[in-house]
Amino acid sequence: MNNKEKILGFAEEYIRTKGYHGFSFRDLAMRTEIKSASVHYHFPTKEDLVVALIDTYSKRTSLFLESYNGETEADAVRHLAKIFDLSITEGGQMCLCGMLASEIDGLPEVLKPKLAAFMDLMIDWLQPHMANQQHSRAEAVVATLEGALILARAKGDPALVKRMANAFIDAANIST
Amino acid sequence: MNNKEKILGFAEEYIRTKGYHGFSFRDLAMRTEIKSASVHYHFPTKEDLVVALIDTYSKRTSLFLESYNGETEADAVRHLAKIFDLSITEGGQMCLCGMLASEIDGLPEVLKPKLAAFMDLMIDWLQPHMANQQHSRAEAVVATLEGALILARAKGDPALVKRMANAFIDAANIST
DNA sequence: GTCTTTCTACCTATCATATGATAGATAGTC
DNA sequence: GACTATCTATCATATGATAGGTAGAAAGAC
Repeated sequence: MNNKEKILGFAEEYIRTKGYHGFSFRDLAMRTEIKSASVHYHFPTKEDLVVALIDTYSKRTSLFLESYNGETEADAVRHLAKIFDLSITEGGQMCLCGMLASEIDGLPEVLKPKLAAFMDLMIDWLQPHMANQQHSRAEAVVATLEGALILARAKGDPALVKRMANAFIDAANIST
Repeated sequence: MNNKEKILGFAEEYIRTKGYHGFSFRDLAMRTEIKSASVHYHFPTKEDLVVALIDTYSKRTSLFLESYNGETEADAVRHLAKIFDLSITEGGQMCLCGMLASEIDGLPEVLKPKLAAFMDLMIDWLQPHMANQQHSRAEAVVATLEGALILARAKGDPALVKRMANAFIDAANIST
């Protein structure tokens, strides 16, 4: 792994744990064991760096979603939930775009449409698999998973994410 | 409203839109039209300021929850959802503690137990009103609402939060 | 094959600005 | 006289970013 890839890896980790304003080029330089000017060589501005991160993150997510071969709504929910579950169980991290979306008013403008697109990526993938193909139902799953990461981190309870995915599936099968 | 209260108000707005690291004492000073040293007079450190914010925010939330006089699970969900709905429709803001929880790894240690307590405040209030008093079901509602704020901001769609509350209620009444 | 140029990925050094925080002075109130 | 809320002035450090230099690899010319 070359330094450019290392920078991307560390930057992703920083954003997903501390947010966009929670790290500096010098932090990245120290982790990568190069100088901060060399970080700027690979990514002239912080905005450039984060654009690159969101783009590869979105592509990775898209590829994973396309690898789906289940059948039921519950299968689809579990498939999407796996991304969030791994995020928290390995690394204790937020979703990159979920974190950035919460801080959205403090971000460079170019990032904003990319965050909206990422959310639509997940919702639009999920919708055809949902009961009655309800759009709001697909949104609800994504919202629940993004929120589950917040709760899991606040409470130091990584198992919460999987529990929320199951709670959603269960809620569809009990009638109150 | 005195300057101390103004500072608290502006700081809350900053955190709920840009995050803990998304504003400075000078930002607060400019908004309040005093000098940054005077902000430090009221709140010696940023940590002190945010402790005060979380405490009053938690108390406010607790008081609102206790004002509940509904009956059904759906009523309770709507009651809690009102907090989140107002947060996004007025001000376009995150939940203070939801925002901080996402950035938790970049925060002073003293804040962390307070964030966990805030989440439990909502979950523990909600649980007795839920079907079978299921704890995971109460967690799911809170997760959905916290996540709904993220989605609403990412997509610039404030109506999403109320839609998610209704989606949760509907999901309990249809059998797939 | 050797020489020269260009490119890549770093470096040192530096800048302007931002940031959290402190010391000490001052005017008005109790 | 003590207290409150502000001020001016200042600090050390952090931050994003730039200028200009260097060693080694790659590419092209002869």
